[in-house]
Amino acid sequence: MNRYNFNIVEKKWQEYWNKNNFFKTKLDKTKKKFYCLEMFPYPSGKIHMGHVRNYTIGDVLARYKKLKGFNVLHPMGWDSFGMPAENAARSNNLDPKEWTEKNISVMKSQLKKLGLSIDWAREISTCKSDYYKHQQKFFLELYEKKLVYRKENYVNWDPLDQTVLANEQVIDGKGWRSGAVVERKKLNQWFFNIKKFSEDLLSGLEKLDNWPNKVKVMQKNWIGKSFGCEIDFKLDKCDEFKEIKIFTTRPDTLFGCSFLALSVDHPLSKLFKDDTNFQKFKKECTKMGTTEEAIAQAEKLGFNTHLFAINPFDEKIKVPVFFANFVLMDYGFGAIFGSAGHDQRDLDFARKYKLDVLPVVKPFDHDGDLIVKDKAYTGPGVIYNSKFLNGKKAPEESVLEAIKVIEKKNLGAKKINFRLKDWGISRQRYWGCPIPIAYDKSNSIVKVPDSLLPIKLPENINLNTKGNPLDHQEEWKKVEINGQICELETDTLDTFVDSSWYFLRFCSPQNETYGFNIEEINYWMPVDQYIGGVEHAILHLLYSRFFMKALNYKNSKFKITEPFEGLFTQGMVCHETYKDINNNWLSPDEVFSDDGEKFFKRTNKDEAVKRGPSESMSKSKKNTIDPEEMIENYGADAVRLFIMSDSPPEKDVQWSTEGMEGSYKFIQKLWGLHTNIMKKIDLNEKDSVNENISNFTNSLIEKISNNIENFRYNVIIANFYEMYNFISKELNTSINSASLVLSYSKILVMLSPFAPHFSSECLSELSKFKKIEKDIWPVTNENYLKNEKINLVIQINGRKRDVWKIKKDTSEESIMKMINENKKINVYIHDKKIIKKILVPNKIINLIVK
RNA sequence: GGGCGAAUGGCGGAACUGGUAGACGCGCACGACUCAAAAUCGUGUUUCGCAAGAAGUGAGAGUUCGAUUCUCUCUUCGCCCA
Repeated sequence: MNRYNFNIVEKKWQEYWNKNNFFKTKLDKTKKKFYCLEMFPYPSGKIHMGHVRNYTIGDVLARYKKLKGFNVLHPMGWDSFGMPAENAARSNNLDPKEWTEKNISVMKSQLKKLGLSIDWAREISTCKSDYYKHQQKFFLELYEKKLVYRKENYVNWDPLDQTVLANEQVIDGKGWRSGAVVERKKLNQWFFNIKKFSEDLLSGLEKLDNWPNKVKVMQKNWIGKSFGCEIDFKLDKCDEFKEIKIFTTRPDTLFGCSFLALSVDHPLSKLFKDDTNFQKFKKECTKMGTTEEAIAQAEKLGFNTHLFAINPFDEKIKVPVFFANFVLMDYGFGAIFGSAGHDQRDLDFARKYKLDVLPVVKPFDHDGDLIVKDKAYTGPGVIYNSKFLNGKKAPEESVLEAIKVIEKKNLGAKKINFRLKDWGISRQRYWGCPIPIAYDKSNSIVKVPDSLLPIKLPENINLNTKGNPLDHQEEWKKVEINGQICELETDTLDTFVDSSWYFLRFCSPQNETYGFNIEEINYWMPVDQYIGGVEHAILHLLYSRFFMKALNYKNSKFKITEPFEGLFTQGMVCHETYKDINNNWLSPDEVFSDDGEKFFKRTNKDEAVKRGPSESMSKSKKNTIDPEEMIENYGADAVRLFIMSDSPPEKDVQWSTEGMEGSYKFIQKLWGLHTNIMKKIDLNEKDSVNENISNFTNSLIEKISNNIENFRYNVIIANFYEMYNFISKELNTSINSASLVLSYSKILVMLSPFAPHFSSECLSELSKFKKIEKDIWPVTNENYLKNEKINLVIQINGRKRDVWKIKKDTSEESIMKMINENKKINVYIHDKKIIKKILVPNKIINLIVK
């Protein structure tokens, strides 16, 4: 037997697909469409195993849907703006554009080696002006719709690098690069008004049946709808400010109010603008990060205004008003009331500033007063100490009752609050999409007119400047608009904006005048199956959903409200980690083992290596496996097969050399099987049906078709192993050629989404003998299912006593007759009475005897 | 602290709406081929037991003729939010 040469075969078919534009897609209204999209990669250098897994999962589905007769859109592009390019360019004195383009060309050739069914004619790259010019138009469109605005906002400021940091770039309160203590600084920033769509974004989730529940839950929590009440507190003896509006979800604890806490940015702070102590306090607050986590962990600090607010439920109760570091201006109204007995944070604050604490909720079974020391009672219970609310069940009854009273007394109103904040899109970076806005001499905002679009990034500039390099481009910044010399905005857009609409661009990637062609997106959108990592569960997916709603807003032509009909989140690729005696990470190929137990360094065979747990592959831990190397050693089909075989796609998969070799061997075995089948075919033989092989193939079609729709790809690989074992044995019996060719061709078609090169080669050889259907997914033939034999389990008192292979749909009578005549079973029943009989047709019979 | 999810042989994992637990693969053992090894092929492989048989899906209960699957309590781990 000759060995299967994947090098020749894979190259041959990749060239064939390429030459014949095999995966080129066109709008065709006579066909049902299927839009299969995997999250597009950031061109960081080379592809990694995570990409291989992501794109193989998508490719299997795309190829399967194509065989099912769908018009499949399966495109690929590059999320090519972003910091790594700028950082790499800075440290190596390169141009981000060149760096990016080089990476794209390397990664593209690597993806092609995987044999993906991608329509490369639709390739897009977000850093090219023919992409981002449309984004600039969208920006202006949203500006017109008043969904974009500019305001002063706090940012994480790295004082050393003179730059803004994203929350995830702040590690332990320090800048990830400089290590400098991060400050909060006020800067003018651009925002998308995503908050406006809070309710839509939340309710839209309910219709997304083909999304994983956990992603929907995460988005729901992120949007954070809370039901509560706004309440006006009158200020005592204060002429400048009559009242303070607060938001609370627990108005029922109002009788237990200990204090009011205000954000340092609350309008009331104007009264203290000349108070040096207050300014000092405010400055302290700005040293804190802006994340909720940072605020939660920081020590709770307050500044006493020495003003008092009057409790709306009881005018005799007056509570002190504080500024506090844990209240932010963008939650509610930047003011809360402290319910010290029933909120741990409020209690800590009250204890620190020696304020009164009055518990108003106690557990149902608690006698007498509840003593609150250092632990607030946050559970459910019954209201007391609260006059007209006494005895109400908290929170379900009491909250509604409290709101009722508040509304009746005109003290405030029911209010829905959202945790979701507006999306800050300004980045003080060079390598991003320029914002198409300029400022005139009076510093007013001027839209860049269409004729000046796109605002292209300047090229070959000095990146080694403090802060944003674009700030130093005096020539570039100057533009003339309406006869006035203006200065361009130097902030660029967050790269999440780039990825919020790229799936629209794929539908009409060459459309000149606008970001998309309406006819094309009406046909292709929404994305039927979106596939990517769960790490994008919140931001990218939420922003994309927002962007569709924003384009849809005040635009009757744009019908899409949800971009992704189905979502699948795949697990990560993991590998063991290794460290040498000095605790330096070692890569898998620096390590060897003879027994799989003890590991040693390759360069020094006496040096023992410490094995660490299996973790997701990352460059920092050096536990990566290079996909290109694997493709070179084992072939793309074997790599695809392995990455699909060991774990369900939604779970993490453990990379193993043995497993990889196993898949390689399997391809070789399949080639051996193929060779044997080809030898067995005798075209002079008369056609007839071989029941064994036809029944098997038929149930295999049934199994694989079901498993593929449910992403149970690992089970399908097992189904193919079973197929190999079965057919190999069958080949030793006399077998009819026609029957064999028919079944085998169907099997190859089903294998083709997983191992496309191998299957194409075998199918093409097979078709030299006989005409076969090689472009259509096989369907089950009901006739074969009818006369199938089934396994009937015989149970006595719920215990399995035997298994019989019998004809499908055998009647109860005949089964009972067989049982009575069977010696083995009779032992258990001959002297007993059958008191109950349970028959599950074609599965089990259970006799209860006494 | 809250929310979501998971736990099955030596390992990765199968088991459709409650109906044969351990498919399939890896590993391991033995055998064949070989001077030998690798590769390949064959047989076996949950545990206890020679066997008949019994026990068994993180622990404990419950519902049921029957539970990996449903309900409750607990333990451990993972993810997200804080």
